[in-house]
Amino acid sequence: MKFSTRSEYGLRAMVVLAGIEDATPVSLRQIASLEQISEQYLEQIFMDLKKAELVQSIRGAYGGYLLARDASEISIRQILEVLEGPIFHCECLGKDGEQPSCSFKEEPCIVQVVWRRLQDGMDHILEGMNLRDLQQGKYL
Amino acid sequence: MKFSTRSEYGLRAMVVLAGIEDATPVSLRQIASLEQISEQYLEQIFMDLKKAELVQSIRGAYGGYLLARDASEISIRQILEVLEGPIFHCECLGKDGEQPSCSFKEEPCIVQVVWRRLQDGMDHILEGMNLRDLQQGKYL
DNA sequence: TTTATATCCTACCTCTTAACTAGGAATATG
DNA sequence: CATATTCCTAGTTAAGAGGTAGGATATAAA
Repeated sequence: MKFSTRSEYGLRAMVVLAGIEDATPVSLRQIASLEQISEQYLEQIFMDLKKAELVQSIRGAYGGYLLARDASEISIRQILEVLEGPIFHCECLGKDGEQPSCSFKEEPCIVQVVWRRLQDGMDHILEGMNLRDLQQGKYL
Repeated sequence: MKFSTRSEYGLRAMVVLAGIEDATPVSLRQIASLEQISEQYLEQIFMDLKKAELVQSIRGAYGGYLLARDASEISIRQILEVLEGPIFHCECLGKDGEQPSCSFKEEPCIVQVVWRRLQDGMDHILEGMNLRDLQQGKYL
C-alpha cells in the first residue's frame, strides 16, 4: 500500500498556494519549477482540485491558481480524498447478487471490519489537520 | 491507495487458522477452497508468512499450516506488515546526496509529517487488534 | 491587434507491478 | 510405491500509475 505521487505532488502544491500572502494567482509553471514536478502532470491534478472546488483558477497571462477559501478552512482529508479517491475495498462479500467468495458470510464481514477501522482512523487524523497549520509547520 | 489482495487473502487465511481448535495442520487446498482463492497464489503468500514466523508448516501428506503461536499473541499489524510491506514514502527529500526535489528543505519535510502521522495512526490501530479477537468477532 | 502567457481538454504512451499460472523438486504418510 | 502436501522459481497478463503531446481558449500588456 502506498500513496500515489498525485497525492504527494498535489499536497505540496497546495502548501505552496497556502504560503502566498495576498490573493495573487500562482501559475503551474512556477509551482512545477519550484517543486520539480512535470507541469503537464500537475495540470491534471489541478483539474481535479478545481472540480472539487479546493482551488480557483484565473486564465490568461498573469493568471494561475489560488485557494478557493482560506487555508485554515481546508482540511488535509479533503485534499487527499480528491487526489487519492476513496480507499479500502472488501470484495470478499459478493456484490449485487454474486456469491460471496469468503467464508465470513455475515455483513459486516470479519475482515472488512479491519479496513473500516483503518479508514475511520485515517479520516480522523487527516480531518484534524488543516492546510494553514501544515504550511506553518505546526505539525512538525 | 488501496490494500492488495495479498493482504485480504492472507488475513482471511490467518483467521481460518485461528479458528482451528487443536493443533491440526490445515492444507492450503482446504483454505483455498473455503475462501475461493487460487491455491498457488496462496502458497506464495504463506511462504512470506512462514518466513516471518507467523505460521509453521508440516510437509507431506496430512501436512499443512498452523499458527506459529497463540492467536492472541499475533497482532493484525504483524500480519499486514508482512503482507503489505512497509508503507508511506516521501521521496521529495533526496536520498543519499541527491538534490531534494521539493521546496521544503528541512528534515523532516512539511509534507512528510502527514505520511508519518498516518503511519503511526495505522500502526496503533492495527497493533490494538489481535487475531484471536478478530476471529471471535469481537471487533464487530 | 499582436504576442506572450495562462488555463483547459483529450488522447496517447510506456513502464511497473499486482495478480495470478505452470511445473517440477523435496518431503512425509500409509 | 502412491498420494498428498509444502517448497521454489519462472513466466504471463491485464490494469493502472505516471507521465507526454498537442492544440483550443482566454487574458493582459505592448
